[in-house]
Amino acid sequence: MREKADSDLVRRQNRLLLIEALRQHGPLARIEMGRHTGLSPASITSIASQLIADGILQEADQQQPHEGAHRRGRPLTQIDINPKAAHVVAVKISIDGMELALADGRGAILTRRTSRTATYDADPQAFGQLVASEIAALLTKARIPTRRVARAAIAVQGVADSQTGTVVWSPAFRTRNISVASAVEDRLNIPCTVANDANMIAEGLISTDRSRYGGTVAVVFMGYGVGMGLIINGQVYHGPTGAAAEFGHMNHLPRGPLCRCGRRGCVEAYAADYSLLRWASGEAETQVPSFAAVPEEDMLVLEAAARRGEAHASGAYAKAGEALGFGMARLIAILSPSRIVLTGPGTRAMELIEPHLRRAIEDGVVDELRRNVEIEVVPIHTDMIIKGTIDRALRQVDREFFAHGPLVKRNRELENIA
Amino acid sequence: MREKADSDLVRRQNRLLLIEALRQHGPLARIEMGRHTGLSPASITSIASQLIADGILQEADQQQPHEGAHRRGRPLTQIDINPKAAHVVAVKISIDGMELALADGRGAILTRRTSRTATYDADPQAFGQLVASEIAALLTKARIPTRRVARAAIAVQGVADSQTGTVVWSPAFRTRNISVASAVEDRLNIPCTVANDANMIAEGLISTDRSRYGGTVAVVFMGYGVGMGLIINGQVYHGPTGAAAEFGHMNHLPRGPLCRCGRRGCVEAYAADYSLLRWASGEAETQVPSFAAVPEEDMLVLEAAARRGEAHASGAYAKAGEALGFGMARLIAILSPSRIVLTGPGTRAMELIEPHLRRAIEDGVVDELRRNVEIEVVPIHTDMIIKGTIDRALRQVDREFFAHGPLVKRNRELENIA
DNA sequence: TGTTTTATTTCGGCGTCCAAAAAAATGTTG
DNA sequence: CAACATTTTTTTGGACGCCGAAATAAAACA
Repeated sequence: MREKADSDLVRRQNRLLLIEALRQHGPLARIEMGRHTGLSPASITSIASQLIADGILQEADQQQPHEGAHRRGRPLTQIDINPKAAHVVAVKISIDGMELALADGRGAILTRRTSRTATYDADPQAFGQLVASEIAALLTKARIPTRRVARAAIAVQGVADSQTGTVVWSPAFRTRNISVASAVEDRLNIPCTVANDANMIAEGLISTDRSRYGGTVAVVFMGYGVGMGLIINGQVYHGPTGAAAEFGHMNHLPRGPLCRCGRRGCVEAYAADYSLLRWASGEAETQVPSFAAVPEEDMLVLEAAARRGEAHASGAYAKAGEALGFGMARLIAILSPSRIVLTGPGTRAMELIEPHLRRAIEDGVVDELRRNVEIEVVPIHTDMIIKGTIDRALRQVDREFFAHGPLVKRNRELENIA
Repeated sequence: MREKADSDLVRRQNRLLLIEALRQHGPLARIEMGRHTGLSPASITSIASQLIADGILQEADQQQPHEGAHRRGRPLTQIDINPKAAHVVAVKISIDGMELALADGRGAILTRRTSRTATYDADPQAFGQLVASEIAALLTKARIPTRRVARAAIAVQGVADSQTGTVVWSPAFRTRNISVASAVEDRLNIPCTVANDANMIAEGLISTDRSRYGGTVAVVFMGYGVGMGLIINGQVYHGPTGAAAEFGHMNHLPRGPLCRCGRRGCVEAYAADYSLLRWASGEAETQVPSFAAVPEEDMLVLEAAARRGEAHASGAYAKAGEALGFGMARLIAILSPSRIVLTGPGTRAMELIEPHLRRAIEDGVVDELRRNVEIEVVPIHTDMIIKGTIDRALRQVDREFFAHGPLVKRNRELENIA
């Protein structure tokens, strides 16, 4: 059931509205916030001054080379998020190590750290501790005390259970059910979540352009594996257990090629890097795929071969395109998203894949539904996952922390007394 | 972006909370409403008295053979929804006619009407008028004036666009894009929506048991066709255009059997009544399916044959089970629902289908995801779609009408003056 | 009849929003 | 350059809706 409404809800909602307007449009004058939120100028003044008193917002440095040059009337005083209001840590776990970033309250990255460890054979008991140590080292390097970090978020390939903070299954690990978040929470006392990496790309896209990616959008990642982040009604969908959208492990054909997950016929077993190489090499479909990271050069060689028209190479891309296309057709039949975004290193070879992909979609879905979906390729840049993870962490901080304001303080005081 | 919060939102939200508590639990005393909603007794008194003044609620007939017999203290005064607060009309369109029902504010059906018209060849221009006339006839029969009807809702097989109120594509019609809702709205001045029939079953299930069906649930309908209603986070999902969840027309195998939609390999082309008959009769996969309604007796004969172990018949159910199973496996990979409900006349033969369906799911989806989903068969009863359509209409009335209260009146007055 | 118990209502206070008026800060103009 | 115009921001006072506490209501119990 919905939440009851009282003045507490009103305050939280409207504070959040203000903060989100700033996240979306950057520094804003009070009157502009009013336009974005629908609140009256009087209310904006009052809410903003409270947020400033709480240290969450601050008046922006006076600099308004606003296109309109000098207009008449009292000049705008812009307000922005106080970068020191909170810090967040983002961690991206790959098969060959992890990448960390510390960001300020505005999402600007302050410090980075990379660590090379063979995650695949890591001790599942100790792995959470390892992540915690890495975060601690990052903070030491940045000279930011732990208590200034409001949240940590971890992105990982595969199935992550956001409720328990564990990695249920990931190609980056030999073992299943690796608990990660609780070690960070216990040792560093920083709230921590674990999520799927493709979902984090989706979070990033939402921040980039809400009007474009705010409806119902599927973000398909092609590369070392095949993943998907699902945006439903403007929100990234994490299923009931926090583990959904395993597009890569959706079956394409029964009894098809063997996938890293152990099943046969998954989309990933057609379209991931290792699958393309397997097709091209002429190996059997049932050849057990390697779990080692595929070097980028190998893929570049394969792409070049396909572009030269070598049959075994271009055939691999044709198979990948068909599997992806039918997978997307099935997705469209179920959810009818308004947009499907293709991203990841695999899109480098998009022109090899696309014709087969389009044909498969045409064969696989009723015209009426197909017409309503726009398919778009967004070339990946290295930081997309880290950026998205930061965005997600900040949105959580906005909601759980910044929106609450005074009442939280009061309640805490009461709790401390008791 | 979210809605700004003000006293208007608070009132709407809390009024709705009260009404929903009553819809879910039947007549309640004020104090019980407080427990359900989290509102204080003082607020309940105030909100309830306004709702009573508005004619939306009423004190219930004193009758409390409550198990607790006679307890001490002031007795509870139960409150219930005023059945006369509003009426709704539900219309179910089938291939061979339509079924109508008039319900009161509590959802009790007052009057029914059935009309036999061959919808398939109906004039697309005139069809909306026909529906409007049927509704008018229903109201005449019930002696309820049009203005007492707050909403009409129409359920139809296939793709319905709830935004434009048209039937985009349905096996019940030869023609595409048949506008239905606007004729009702224009002629009778009753707000009207069109929706997919399986979605309406999902609506009905939500009303029946929110704790069971309130999360992320897929409701698969098997019968004349194969449909699906999708509940995501407790709400029936209608995609961006209001036309989603065409599970029946999700592809199972590329270049598979011909479907009524014109594509090949749809799940429906394996598992709908006509598909089962086609398999069993040994006709070619590419045999164009008939659009005539399949008589129930034909299906009973087929089921009996399969139960006797006749190979061509049981083989048909095996094929259906495999297609449904892989379809569900793909759905699970995308959404990881906590429950899948199978319903519709097709479930009569469930024991013939189930083993193949289960095996397909095992082959088609990673263990981790499969373990989190419960598959359940709910035998259909004739009124499920009509009931669900009424529930949906009433929920819309609650939200758009009952929740608003005094302010709406005031605004209307202002508009009338202007 | 008085006491106990439980449900409901009344009353006063509080928090938040808003409209209107006032104040602030700048540009424009004669 | 002083008065006016224009735009943003703040202040003020009123409204609305929630809540806690106290009062009232309606029964059972003793």
